[in-house]
Amino acid sequence: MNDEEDDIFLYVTKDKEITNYDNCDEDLPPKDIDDNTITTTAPNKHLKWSDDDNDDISAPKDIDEVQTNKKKQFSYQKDEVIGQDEDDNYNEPKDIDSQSLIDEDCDFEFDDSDFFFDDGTTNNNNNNSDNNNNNNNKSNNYKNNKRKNFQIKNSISSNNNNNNSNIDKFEKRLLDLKKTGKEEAKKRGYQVRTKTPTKQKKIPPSFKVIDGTNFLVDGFQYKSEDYTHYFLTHFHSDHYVGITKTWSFGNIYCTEETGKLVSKKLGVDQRYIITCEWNKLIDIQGVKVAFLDSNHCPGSALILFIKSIRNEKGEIIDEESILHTGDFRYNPSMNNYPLLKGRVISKLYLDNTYCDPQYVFPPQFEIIKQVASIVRKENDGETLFLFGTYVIGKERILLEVAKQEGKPVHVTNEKYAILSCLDTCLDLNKFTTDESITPFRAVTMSMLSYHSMLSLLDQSNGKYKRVVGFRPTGWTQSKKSITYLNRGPTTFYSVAYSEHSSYNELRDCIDHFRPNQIIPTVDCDSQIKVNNILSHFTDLYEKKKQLTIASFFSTQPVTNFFQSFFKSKSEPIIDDNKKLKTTTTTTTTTSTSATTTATTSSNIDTTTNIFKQKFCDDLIWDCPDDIISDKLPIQSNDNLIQCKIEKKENFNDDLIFLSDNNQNNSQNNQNNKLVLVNNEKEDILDFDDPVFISQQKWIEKQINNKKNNNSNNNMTPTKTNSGYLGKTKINSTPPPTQPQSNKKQKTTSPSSYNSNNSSQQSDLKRSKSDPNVNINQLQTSQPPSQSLITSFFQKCTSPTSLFSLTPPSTTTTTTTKTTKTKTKINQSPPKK
DNA sequence: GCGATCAGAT
DNA sequence: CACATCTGATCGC
Repeated sequence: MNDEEDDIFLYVTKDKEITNYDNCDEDLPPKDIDDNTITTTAPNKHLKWSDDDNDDISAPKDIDEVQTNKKKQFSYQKDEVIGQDEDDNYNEPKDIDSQSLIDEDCDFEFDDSDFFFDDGTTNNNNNNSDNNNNNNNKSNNYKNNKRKNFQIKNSISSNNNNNNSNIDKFEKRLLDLKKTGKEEAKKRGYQVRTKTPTKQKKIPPSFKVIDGTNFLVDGFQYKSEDYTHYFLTHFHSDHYVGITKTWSFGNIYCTEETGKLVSKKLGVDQRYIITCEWNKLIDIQGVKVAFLDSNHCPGSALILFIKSIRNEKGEIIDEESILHTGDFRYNPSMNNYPLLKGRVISKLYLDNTYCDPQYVFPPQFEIIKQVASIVRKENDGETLFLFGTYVIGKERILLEVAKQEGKPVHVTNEKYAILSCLDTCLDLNKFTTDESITPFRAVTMSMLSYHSMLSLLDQSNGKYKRVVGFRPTGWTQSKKSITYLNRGPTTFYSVAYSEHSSYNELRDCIDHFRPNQIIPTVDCDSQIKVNNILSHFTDLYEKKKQLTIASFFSTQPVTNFFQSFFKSKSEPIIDDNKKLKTTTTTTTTTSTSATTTATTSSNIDTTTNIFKQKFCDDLIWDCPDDIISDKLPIQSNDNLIQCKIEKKENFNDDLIFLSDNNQNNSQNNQNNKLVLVNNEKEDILDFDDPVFISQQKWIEKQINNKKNNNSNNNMTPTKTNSGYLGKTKINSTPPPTQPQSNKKQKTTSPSSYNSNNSSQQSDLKRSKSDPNVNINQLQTSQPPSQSLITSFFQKCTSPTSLFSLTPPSTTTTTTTKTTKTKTKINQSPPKK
């Protein structure tokens, strides 16, 4: 990726800028390095780790700066910065002989002007702040530090012969790297630095910053004056890293439980801890914030941020909801959180820990039940039970066992103190610090080794003859939810008890909330990884997109739908001259239903006309010539209007549109529903469903993004445009002056409904409607028509826009439709 | 000497 | 694997 190049480039640049090679010609590496001889003495040499093309990785230098007395050391440390090497053949740089060098107490020194990259925050701040705007941040992902670099510290004495062998090794190493050149060095991710960086501002990865604010979530290592408010989702060490007892960098917002722990365990001054009530919006610098249970561990929270969007005058015109999941295990009950219900989430910062199909595990309660039943079976009075836990987490197993067996679980004093902070969500009576009264013990995970278990057995002085340990984790090796290993008197159970969402739960979550943007927070330090994560959700968006757009815009039923829709909503004023004739169009399919001959009220005609008037400008879709015939809507019982649509031979399934036609309740949103009956299967499209709305917004956004990046799109429908308005199908071709980009693209092809039957569709259309098509393909679709579609949907979903329809002021005859269509096609894309 | 940070282990 | 630590070493004030 570019980032990679940037890093390298900066590195090199920095090297050249800073390094002072004295009189050494920079372009001419020192001879002793440049040739392949191995120098056995360090003194008085410039070591330069150079590259032939001047684009070299920076080099350690000036080894000859002597400082006799210093201890020598050569060490390497993790490099969080360089996000390169997404390619498969990245080699973990184990081959570097750093360990042996350390062991041999070897030491080298380089100039202070050398730079370092070990935390991504040093000399390349520009680069990092750019990254900060990216969804994925290649660097600083504390959960995914893989790459190492080495740093070289202190000076080496030129007179210190004791270190010659070490110097040898080091120089050999340098020569190795030199020989293989920049690419190899890059591959290995090695860089040289002189010393541990002094305190510098660390740039947080973008997923820790709430977009458009100076709020940091779980990003305490990145404290700086750039951030005014700090949020802690839950009390796990990888999330509170950076909080120390001397914290004074701003308010820490968290839940009551978490806050108590921050105070008690980390010793943070109480005045910096702002505990927030559950499920209650508070105002922080104009942003409304709420903490919602995230089902991860006691006190863990999803954090909802609601930003106000203002116009130039500073008036609030809209709001944007951002949800940060922290660590969470999705549960459908979250759908009903009052603060989330019906909310369009623009950005979802997602705990994607188990975002891979291999991670399927049963619901927690299942596992808990199974553990409890094992305990039931094994609890013979002579068996000691150990339950692996973290500082907090996994309590539900303990609680269930305690409840079932009627005995508390032993915890250490320290753990009891922690649990005491959680008394609001735990029953403390289920725990004890007296181990003599219970065979159940909460232990650290490390106690679940064979030897530890044996030694506990020993310590019991014969009270227990066997020991059973449970290790709850989502990373079970097996497809089974519980595996066990028996060894002597010990039995070790690995149970798929997870406090993160399973793959399916993640999908369910996305399917429900349909955020406009998903921002992964785990293992997302490259664009490739992010794309991979997101790819697991694209079909969720695609599915509904196709149901909606394909059904609406490639076929004519939308007209009928609107006829009924309007009829139910309003009594339009119309000019009789503009009435549509209820002419029937050709139908080539066998008419499967006699109901299609039903009567049509003039109302419907007029509303059709209104519809046409109002929307024809926007709704110029490329209706395939060979697809549709229409039937007029029919009045049926139950206040429903049914439109039976028949399709030509390449469409086997029928679509039935139902609209609640309760005129007495025109305000009722129930009207905004569409039922697709497709081969016996029903799909309901609810125009008032926030998911639906969100989806449309999301589509729009993708299109706009694409439009911005990709104004010239060479994708062109192969078909001529045709507009279908009312009862008349019009073929039109764009005038030669218009680029083809104004043509309708066929994202909306109905062939998605019968992909095996689309031989008459162009390849383009077929591919666009392929259920497996991904978001990127969508993005490459033609912006104008897609935008129109979205625009249309927004109108659909906005009752006001429908109700406020004004009668057309100019006469538009059926024939003018053709004109209009053409005109529209000739126009530049509508704004939206 | 202690807090902060880091590497390595589990 | 990688979660959520824990420990020991080093650095810096």
